[in-house]
Amino acid sequence: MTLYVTNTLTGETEPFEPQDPESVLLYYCGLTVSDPPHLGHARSWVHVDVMHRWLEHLGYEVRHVENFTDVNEKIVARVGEDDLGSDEASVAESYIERTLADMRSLNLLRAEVYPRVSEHVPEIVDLVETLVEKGYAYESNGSVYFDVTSFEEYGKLSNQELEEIESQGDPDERSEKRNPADFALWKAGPVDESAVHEHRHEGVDHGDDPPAGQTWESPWGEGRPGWHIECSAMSMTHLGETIDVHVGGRDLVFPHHENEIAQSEAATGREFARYWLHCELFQMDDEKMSSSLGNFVTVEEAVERYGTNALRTFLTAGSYNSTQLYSDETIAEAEERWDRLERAHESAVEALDSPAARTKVEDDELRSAVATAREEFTAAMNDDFNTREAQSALLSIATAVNKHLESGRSADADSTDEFDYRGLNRAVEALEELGGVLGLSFVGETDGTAGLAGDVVELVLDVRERERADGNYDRADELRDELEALGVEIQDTDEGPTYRLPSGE
RNA sequence: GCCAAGGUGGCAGAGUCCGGCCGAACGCAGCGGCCUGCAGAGCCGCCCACCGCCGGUUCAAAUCCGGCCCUUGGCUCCA
Repeated sequence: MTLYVTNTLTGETEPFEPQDPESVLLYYCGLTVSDPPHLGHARSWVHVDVMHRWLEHLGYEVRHVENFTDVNEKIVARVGEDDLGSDEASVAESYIERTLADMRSLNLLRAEVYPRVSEHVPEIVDLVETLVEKGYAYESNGSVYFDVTSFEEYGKLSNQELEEIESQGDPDERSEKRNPADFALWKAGPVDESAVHEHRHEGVDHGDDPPAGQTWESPWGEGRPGWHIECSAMSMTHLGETIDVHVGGRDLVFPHHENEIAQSEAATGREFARYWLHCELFQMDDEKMSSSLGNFVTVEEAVERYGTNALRTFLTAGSYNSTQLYSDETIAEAEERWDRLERAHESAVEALDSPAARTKVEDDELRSAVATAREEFTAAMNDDFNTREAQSALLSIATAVNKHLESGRSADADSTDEFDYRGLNRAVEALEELGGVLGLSFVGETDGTAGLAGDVVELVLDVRERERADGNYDRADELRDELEALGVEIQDTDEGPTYRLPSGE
């Protein structure tokens, strides 16, 4: 079965064929490390992670590169805030640390490298020089601009005509630029103070010192790299002139990715990226979620609040390329779905480990449901990474397991239950393997019955069982309510009570 | 204004590229039943959609074509 992806460049869903049939060169436009990562970033990360995992599942070696933009006015604007650091580099460093920690907490596969702009200035300068030499860029007052009229295909990604783009240019900048749509490859002089001030948080005292932004030597004098050139330089440095997949947020299509294409293809004369995939954004009840609007939930808070698995279930609850509604309801719903998966997994494992699991019992319904679910999952993922469909395949395994356990459970207490060992085993394998593609992990997180907390809960449950045996249901219910108030989930079954500790305990 | 995406049940959200299996998936909520001391979980059944509007093509359209209305996003830093 072939993987199909929707390419922003063509607007079509196309069969995916990397240059090398064995490996995939994937570049993800990472973030500017000037604020704590929020759920919107997490959504894109998780989708890229799922792409990465699925490509590996299909047998490709995935060369995944993800940059950190550590040179930016917004970062300079944070200098002096809290304990972030006293210059641009150290502020960036603290946010990079935090970002990497957030990524780990989301169970993201590591990229091959996380290149930073500050480490690639020589490559950037080389690239800009090439563009100047080839006549695609020009120097003006120590800055270098890309001449958009020199690149015939300018606008092909965002599907816009140059005239239209020109009319949107900022008139204030016209003096230095030949065309209002030209964009900076290299910016002369020290960091732009007005830009820095614009991004400062209110009520923070930064003193009178000029902003501590880094500058580098260049053939055009002291200066800083422009925003777009970095990704071209880093992508080419680490993955070569033509990569297979370039992923980023929908909000980067124009101007960022459009400019990357122009400068890269102008410089090399070759195609820059073969497939452009764009992750859609979150939609809040009334507006989008974004750093600039400040209406976001940080990744740290979200992981803390919902746990990695429920959060990933939520983040993959829609296709990467359609907008997703963020609300208490949609999150709660995802939590329910994850719980359902986890409970089914748990009870399947319990049944497997019990003597009731027989090697000679066969439930065709269970087995074929698992096989069908595998097919559906694969078809869904191959269809442009349709994670929502993939989830529903996973859930159908949960239903099949529950159904099987229900039917194998014997009606009267004297005779024993009978479960299909092999069938259940396949179901568990499928849940773990396919769930793993979505980055869901059935081990560890909430399966906490060990430790002191577990012992204490068991003690309380013993007491409660005695109360129940004596018919003191009021007292028994009281104990259950109290445990539940602490986040411990109690469930009475034929084999006695079971419990689950809150995640993180 | 230009560009893009989208309008499917109470919510959310697939299906639209490759027309029929779609009176429409999965999940949540709701209702009835089984189970249970009760609750939860689970199981069974039910409820709610002629798929924005109008017209066309076709034996057949949520799916193709044309027009219209509306929503969201991008065009300034942004995943």
